[in-house]
Amino acid sequence: MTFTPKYNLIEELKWRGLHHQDMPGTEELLMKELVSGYVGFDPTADSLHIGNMVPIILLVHLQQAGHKPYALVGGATGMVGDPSGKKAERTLLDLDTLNHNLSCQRKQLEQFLDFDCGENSAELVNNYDWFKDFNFLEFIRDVGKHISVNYMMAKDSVKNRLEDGMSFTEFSYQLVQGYDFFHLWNEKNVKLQMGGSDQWGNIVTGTELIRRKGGENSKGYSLTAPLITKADGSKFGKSEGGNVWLDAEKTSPYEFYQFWMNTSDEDAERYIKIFTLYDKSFISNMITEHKGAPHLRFLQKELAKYVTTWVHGDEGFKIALTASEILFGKGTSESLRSLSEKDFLSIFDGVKKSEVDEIEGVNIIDMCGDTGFLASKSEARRALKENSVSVNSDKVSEDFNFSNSDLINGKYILLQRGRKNKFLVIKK
RNA sequence: GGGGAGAUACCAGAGCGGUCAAAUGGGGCAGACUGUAAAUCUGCUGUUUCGGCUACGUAGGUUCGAAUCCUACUCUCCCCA
Repeated sequence: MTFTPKYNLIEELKWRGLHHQDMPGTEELLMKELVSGYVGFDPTADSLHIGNMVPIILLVHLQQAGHKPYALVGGATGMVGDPSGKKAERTLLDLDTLNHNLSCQRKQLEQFLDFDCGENSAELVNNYDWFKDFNFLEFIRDVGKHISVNYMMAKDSVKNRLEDGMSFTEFSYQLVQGYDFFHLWNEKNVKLQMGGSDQWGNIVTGTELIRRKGGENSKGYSLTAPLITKADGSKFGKSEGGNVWLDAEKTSPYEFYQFWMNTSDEDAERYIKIFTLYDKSFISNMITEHKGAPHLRFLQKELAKYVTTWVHGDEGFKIALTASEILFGKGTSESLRSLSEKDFLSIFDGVKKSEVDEIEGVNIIDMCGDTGFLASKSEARRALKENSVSVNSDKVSEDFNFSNSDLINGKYILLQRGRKNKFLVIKK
């Protein structure tokens, strides 16, 4: 049976800016046979965030190119804790949290990959399954014997921690992850491990294990994506509220959409290649179009639309778009008031809110401070002095007092500080 | 084990008896300008019922008065062994 990939994966990843390094021979391997490759996910939280999208996208491309993707959730590795990039020892997660996180992440991973497309269907595996019955003595004899401490210490993830100290648990992490690769190679013929560039060290321990344990001609391959950066040097994937999650409960579709809308021109050009599957010529046309009229934010809109739809579906995208148009368009209090209660609520789904008993006669300063919209009354006063506070899209001053006629649909009031900070007050 | 330096607001970092809610820079927020961008400029950046109140590692003390002086404690860093 001959195999021809749909496209050259490495080449594809390179122009998209998704290629950092790979092991010699990886490209040849991908061109000549159907390769099973995997990426591991760390169950540190009960949702994946957009930082995890890059490894997911690696799997997506792997599958699109005709290869077989495995998504590994780290039921076992999560119990140990990856020291890569960490300055201090991590606290261990308890088992309930871990299991909860695993099942949440599992669901999210499922939406990106095709699990029913014949021989290159995706598969989900949990490394806890092969570690749970592996006893310690067996492990140090069968696995530990093949990797020297000197080798392990040379890894950046370990070296960086030598001064401040690290537990044996975290030190052994790379062996555990390395064994995953060996196991998948051995059991499922998985020949490739992918991940972020910070995973290079861990991945190589895996290929090393395969080489030493697997016998002659045993070889594992690796491929990493670069760390995603922002043009201004700040960390990618954070918004004001912290991480940008894929879970709609943690980051609403509106906030998610806004995150992408707010990327700078320079970043948008790079991100559209990374986070969408649009082809090369289509993307370069879009970039040209965007450069012709940058103020239209064409790239940002396309990027935000694509990724929001991918993660939250058409419905999620539509709500995010409507909300954005109302909040950032020429949103006047009239257009706010014209919304039905249902639309109003779905639009403000991602906006912080607070309930209040009485509106009539309440001063704006008390409202801002007491509802938690602003941190304190002092801050409210400051904001008002700056003329940055709006009620239902109209600027107000310090002496403003609410009355029931300010309520939208008889129960809501929209507070804003500047353009981007929004808050909903609900009358009980 | 011996010697030295230090701990200040989100971070860095000045202040060394009153004029200190604490210089300056960064960050953050807002305003102007814009494209929900970047750059730039401006303002704000403990809290308050605007009387105060709480703050300069922790606990005491000296003093009319302390971030500043003294004592003890905790922690951090550096040098020597």
